[in-house]
Amino acid sequence: MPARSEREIQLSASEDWCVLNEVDLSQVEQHSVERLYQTGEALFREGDAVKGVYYVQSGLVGVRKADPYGNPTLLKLAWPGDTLGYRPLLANQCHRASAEAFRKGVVCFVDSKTVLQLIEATPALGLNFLKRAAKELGDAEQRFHDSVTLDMRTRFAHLLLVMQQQQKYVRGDSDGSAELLLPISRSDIAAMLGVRRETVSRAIRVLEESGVAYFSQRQVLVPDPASLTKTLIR
Amino acid sequence: MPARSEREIQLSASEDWCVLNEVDLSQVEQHSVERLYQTGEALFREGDAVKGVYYVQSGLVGVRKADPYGNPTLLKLAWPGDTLGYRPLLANQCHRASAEAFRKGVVCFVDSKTVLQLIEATPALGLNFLKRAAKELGDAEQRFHDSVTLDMRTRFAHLLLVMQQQQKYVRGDSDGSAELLLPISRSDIAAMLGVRRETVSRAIRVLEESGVAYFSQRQVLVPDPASLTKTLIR
DNA sequence: GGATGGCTGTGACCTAGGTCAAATCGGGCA
DNA sequence: TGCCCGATTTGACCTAGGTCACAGCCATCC
Repeated sequence: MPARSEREIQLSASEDWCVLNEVDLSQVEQHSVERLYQTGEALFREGDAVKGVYYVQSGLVGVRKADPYGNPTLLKLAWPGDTLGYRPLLANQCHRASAEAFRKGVVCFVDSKTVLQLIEATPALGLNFLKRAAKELGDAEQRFHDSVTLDMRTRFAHLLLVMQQQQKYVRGDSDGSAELLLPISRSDIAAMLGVRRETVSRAIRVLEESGVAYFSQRQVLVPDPASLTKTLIR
Repeated sequence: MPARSEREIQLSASEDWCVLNEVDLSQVEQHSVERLYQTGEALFREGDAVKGVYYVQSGLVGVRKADPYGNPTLLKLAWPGDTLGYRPLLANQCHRASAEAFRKGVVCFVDSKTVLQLIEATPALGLNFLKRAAKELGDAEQRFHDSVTLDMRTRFAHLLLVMQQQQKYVRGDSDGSAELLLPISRSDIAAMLGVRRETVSRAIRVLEESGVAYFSQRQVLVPDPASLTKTLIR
């Protein structure tokens, strides 16, 4: 039994790539490059031709879009285990967003040809991407609907809830209160909600005045998480 | 050589289903039901379990979402040749939007089991859906970005441009002007843009006052289509 | 320590678009 | 023809969030 590299082990643990067998995995191993990205470094930019996909091994990557006037939107965050860039590859388009390391981390690059061959050889991999795309499509449509239907305070509460549920930066306390560490800056929160920095600041003040959540730098204390949901409903 | 039904011919001409062979097509034929929908009739509703996919043969279908307070958004229009409902089927979710006939037309229903079997047997079909999902995902992200970045007038001009390019209701004149027939009501345009009916009316007035486009019921005359693009850029 | 520069919070003010209520228009129909 | 009804337009008014300008804050680097 051949030794499996760290990377192979990581890939086989991912939700998308886990369907690959030993042979396929070693093929990925051969045709992929891993690289350490520094905070702020770009993986790819909007408009670039698609050369392959990016598998996030560690760190945190943000996917942004900006209009010609520079207004940025943050479309999503990619955590370790997530794969980026498969969408434009399969849709045969250029990158329609930019990806940038939000903190130092290792990202593994697999070139297009290899990905397409793998999907050919192992349809289940394509099916996994299909399922993921289907799910993300639903989320994207929901986001559009929300951005148009809900006010920003509600969307903010929703975002906090999601970040809490990701359980990636959460600590529950015995008294039912929850503490979370936001992975991103105020500007980036604003970019996710599609509003301005200042509006986020004002929302934070309102949340604190009404006792729903307390912010200190990137730490958030939510005495009663259920009240977040209530903010949602109102 | 067996006679091919009208439906088989239609399916084999569709962008998604064209990869199916004769055998597969006759399997679809056996496991599908076609039905005439009257204007306003629902194909499925948000929250319904997914029973299968819908292939639009004729007419026009609108995909909507509404929040608990009744604010509707129109996510997209499905024209003949489009397939609806594959997203939640593949993501294994309930319907996250409702679909409704905007005008009388025939829709062919294929049950989930058959679709999944077909994808299993003909991975190319799955790949087609994957490509479509990938493309729609990109569009949805663009829409979110636009809804947050661009003002409604710009989005309206954009929508007119898209409807013109769909060439489904367009007539170009020798002098370079274009005439198009909007397939939907003002309320529905508003729902696509994520604004209120009244705001669309006001935008129409502005467009007419600035000579960019003239509206009469659902007919639109655009003397100089290039000026629409300019409206976009401003 | 002090200077520099990126974040963040605040206040004053403004505008796009929402809300509400009242016309107006067009078509179908008795 | 006159009436009714839904779709559309219009006007008056209001509010969420954008804009601009400036002031803390914190970390880093001399």
